[in-house]
Amino acid sequence: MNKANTVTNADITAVFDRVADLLEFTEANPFRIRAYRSAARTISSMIESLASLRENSTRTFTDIEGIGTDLSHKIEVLLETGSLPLLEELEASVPPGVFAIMRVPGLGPKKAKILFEKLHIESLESLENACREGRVATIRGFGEKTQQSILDNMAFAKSDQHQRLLWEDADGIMQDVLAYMKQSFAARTVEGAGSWRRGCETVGDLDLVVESDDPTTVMNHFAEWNGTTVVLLRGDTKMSIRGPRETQIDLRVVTHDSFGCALQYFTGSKEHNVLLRSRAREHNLTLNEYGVFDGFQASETSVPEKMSVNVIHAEKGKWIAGRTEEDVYKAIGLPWIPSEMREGRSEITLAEEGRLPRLVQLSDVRGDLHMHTTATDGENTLEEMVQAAIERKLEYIAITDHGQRVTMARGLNAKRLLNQWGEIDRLNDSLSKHGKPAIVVLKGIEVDMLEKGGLDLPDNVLEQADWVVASLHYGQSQPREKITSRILEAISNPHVSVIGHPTGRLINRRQAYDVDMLTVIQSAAKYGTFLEINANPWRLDLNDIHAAAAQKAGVKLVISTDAHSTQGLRQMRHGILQARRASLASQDIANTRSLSELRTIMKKRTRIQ
DNA sequence: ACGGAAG
DNA sequence: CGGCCTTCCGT
Ligand SMILES: Nc1nc2c(ncn2[C@H]2C[C@H](O)[C@@H](COP(=O)(O)OP(=O)(O)OP(=O)(O)O)O2)c(=O)[nH]1
Ligand SMILES: [Mg+2]
Ligand SMILES: [Mg+2]
Repeated sequence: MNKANTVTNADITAVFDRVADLLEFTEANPFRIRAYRSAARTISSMIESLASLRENSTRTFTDIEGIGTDLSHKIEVLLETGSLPLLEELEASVPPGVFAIMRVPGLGPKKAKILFEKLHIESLESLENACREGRVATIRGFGEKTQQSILDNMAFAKSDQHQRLLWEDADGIMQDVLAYMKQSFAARTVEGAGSWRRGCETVGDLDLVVESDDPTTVMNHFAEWNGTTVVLLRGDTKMSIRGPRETQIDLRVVTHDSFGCALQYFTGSKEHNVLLRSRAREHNLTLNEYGVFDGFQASETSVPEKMSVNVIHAEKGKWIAGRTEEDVYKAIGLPWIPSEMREGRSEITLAEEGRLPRLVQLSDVRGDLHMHTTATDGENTLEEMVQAAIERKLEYIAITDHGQRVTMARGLNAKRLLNQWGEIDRLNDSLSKHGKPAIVVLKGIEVDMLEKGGLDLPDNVLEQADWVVASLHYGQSQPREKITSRILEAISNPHVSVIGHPTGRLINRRQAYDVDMLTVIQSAAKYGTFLEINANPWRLDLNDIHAAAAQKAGVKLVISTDAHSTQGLRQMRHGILQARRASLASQDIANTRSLSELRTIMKKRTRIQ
């Protein structure tokens, strides 16, 4: 990020988020911090780059929600110079080690600052020493217990177990803990919530809600789970443990009448909750995890013991709703909002206007259009993949092994590819020998968009394909213009059906390559090229933001597993979650069509047989 | 009772 | 010019 024209939205987002982190430490008023956080959030959800917006535009940065003259000016500076004086000053004044210190559970910005000012602690090591020597306990606001808890949490703070889990891994743990909690006789209903329920790409911790009249028994049961390593905290209504893979699991126990509200609350997101609660307030209602109440409640009813719904119900008659999520949203004048959409972006407005889409679901999927076999880097043969697809009740699949550029996978040259297509022809023939075939197998290929432009197989081969996925595996660190033009070239190729995993990112492992997604989407719309939502839990691109933008531009999405084994076909559900987070309906997805319908919406010059 | 951290 | 409402812990 040193040249002006290389400053991306992601860079600006990172700078603003970093400024917010630093401000948190240096005192700073919460509103200012919030302003930076919210600006970062907004910018990260825009697909048009601020750089190009500045060039073209009648619009200015101040038109962007949450950005006023000050932040607008800072964006200008960032775009011009690639750096921000404020950031440099803050970095200079905040010791780098404090962020490690704030990762110790129980230590936030205030306490970290005190430790720094009173004991000059700016690293985990010096913090550990100070605790050992008993110096921490002498500070006002700290004591023996705090000191001991810091020591207890030292190993965790030092470890690198802070990474968020892939949704798939979180789901494994979630299924275990849900099944276990359901065994408790005191638990009437058990549901997973939080980012897991919203289908986020990654999950920081697991959250669950239990309906019960007997929280003590439920919490004892939770403590006795064999996945529980430590009980982190435990009160009357909530409890947290550390579970498998050092993952924190938060449990909230509520009564029957509060269950809907509690599930809504614990599902979040935080931003969605804040908007929903503000909206309740505008209607002269109060929303919390116990119910929807008439009037403003918070201040007067903060006697904790009285927070049971029964009491409020009886003595005030103010309780309006809370048993189911649907009741809760209805009480606030809204239809129920699917959990995947609850990110505090535009879902509340959509709901208000009755414009919520009917989201795509797994059972809508009729075909899978990206997968590999043993011909390249797959683990199963063509026949095995087809058999597995039949068992999954798919109506059609495309076999899309790698083209020859991917030497590591023994990518196919024209000869081997035509050979495979011959096999597919024979397979289709034998499948349709006794009438309507159980499945149709499309002759496909995953071609590579080469470093120098062009594809790794010639048009006279591709024109014989039923389905062509074009992906970019090499030269991923080229500059934005290069990458973008390679992709644009493929989009305009009449034989290319879809762009595979269009950003190349691997979650928690590898950044997306730098690409002008707005232009890619506009071009895909123009040429009728589809864009993929890759269902591999490491990829999941296009992501929710990009996929939503593509849909708005009129691009059809294809959700594909990119399976490298028969088991890989099961990953479709992850792609569906991502599509739902993008607010997509079945009609936005090409592979929810029957094969004949799919043919009618494909771009003209790709022949499909 | 309060501040801080957290959900 | 300032977004919501709550629980738990330690002092
Ligand atoms: N009203 C309100 N609800 C909150 C707040 N913070 C968290 N929540 C709710 C919404 C969250 O989705 C839910 C669970 O909190 P988590 O910290 O576990 O966040 P979440 O699961 O969304 O993301 P994660 O992947 O765990 O980081 O609690 C808050 O400040 N106000
Ligand atoms: Mg969570
Ligand atoms: Mg949580």
